[in-house]
Amino acid sequence: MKVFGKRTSEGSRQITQKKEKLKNFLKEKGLKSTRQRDLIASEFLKIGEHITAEELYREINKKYSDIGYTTVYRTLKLLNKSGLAAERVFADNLTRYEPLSAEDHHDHLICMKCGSITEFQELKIERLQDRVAEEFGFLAVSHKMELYGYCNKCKDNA
Amino acid sequence: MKVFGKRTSEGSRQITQKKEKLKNFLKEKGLKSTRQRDLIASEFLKIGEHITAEELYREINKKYSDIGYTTVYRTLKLLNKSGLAAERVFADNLTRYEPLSAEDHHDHLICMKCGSITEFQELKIERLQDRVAEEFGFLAVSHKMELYGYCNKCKDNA
DNA sequence: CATCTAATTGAAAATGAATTTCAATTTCCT
DNA sequence: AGGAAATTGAAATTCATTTTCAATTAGATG
Repeated sequence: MKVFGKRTSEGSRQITQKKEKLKNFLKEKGLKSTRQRDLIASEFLKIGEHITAEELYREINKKYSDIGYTTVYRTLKLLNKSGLAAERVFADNLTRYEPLSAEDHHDHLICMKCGSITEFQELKIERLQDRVAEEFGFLAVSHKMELYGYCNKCKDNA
Repeated sequence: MKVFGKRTSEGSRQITQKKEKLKNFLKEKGLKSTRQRDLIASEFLKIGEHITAEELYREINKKYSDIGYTTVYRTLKLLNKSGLAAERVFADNLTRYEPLSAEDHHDHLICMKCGSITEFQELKIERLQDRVAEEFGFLAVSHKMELYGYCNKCKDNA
């Protein structure tokens, strides 16, 4: 099994690459590079964790109080369209975003006590999923798999 | 693999049993049996499919125009609490309810074109999930797995 | 069966996250 | 530098979900 564990902030190398990719995307689509988009993308990539638009806005707002919530929201949507961010909705029904690399693709363990989100990928499960789909004559395009429970820390002191 | 396929309306036997279970739940909790609850539960169980509160309300409203949306909504919540209905949220972010039996537990194939929902259960996948959780020292309590793609009908004429 | 209390009902209002509107501002092409 | 088009931020809107509240009803008790 491929283990990712908790996300950590990406290195500056990857961040630079991703911001380059965003710039290309913008140019390609006839959109503009702006100070706001640059700062929001940087902060988002730096934080690295699954984060809501609201949470990211709060972080941004500490440093750049002139940047509004709507712009943060729209920039996350933009990052999603450009393939740099994934939109995820877990059991609390909030939309979270996470930095995404080209081939990146994984599932989640979610702690019902502390809310921590851990990532994993298990190819055996994916192969079985494909087999299940096939049995139904179903053409599988994507999937969503979440395990809810208690993380190592929380299961003990609970 | 255990195959359920699409849901179909339950037999009157099961419906009667479930309504009995609801009555017991109500009595147990000091709640009341009402005409509305009875009619809503019957219709919900008869339809059997994954359905939103809004959709069920529309059905109910055709036959019993005096029953309001709020009551349908609240009755579905009640069925959920009593263990007779599962609440599900798929990619469109709408809350759907489906009749649930005691041991019933399954995952979903969702057609991205026609929206049809098919159920399946694959014990091998579940075993692997448990193993993954274990590796992280995670205590798994429940899970959610959805495969999105195109169903047999839609994948051809698309 | 009448009474009483607490639960239920339906309409309307409130909530809250996500999205859109719009006038002012900024980007960036020429 | 000029100008068209995109962007921004605040406020407004949307839309499903949830709550409120006054009127009604269930059903336990006398």
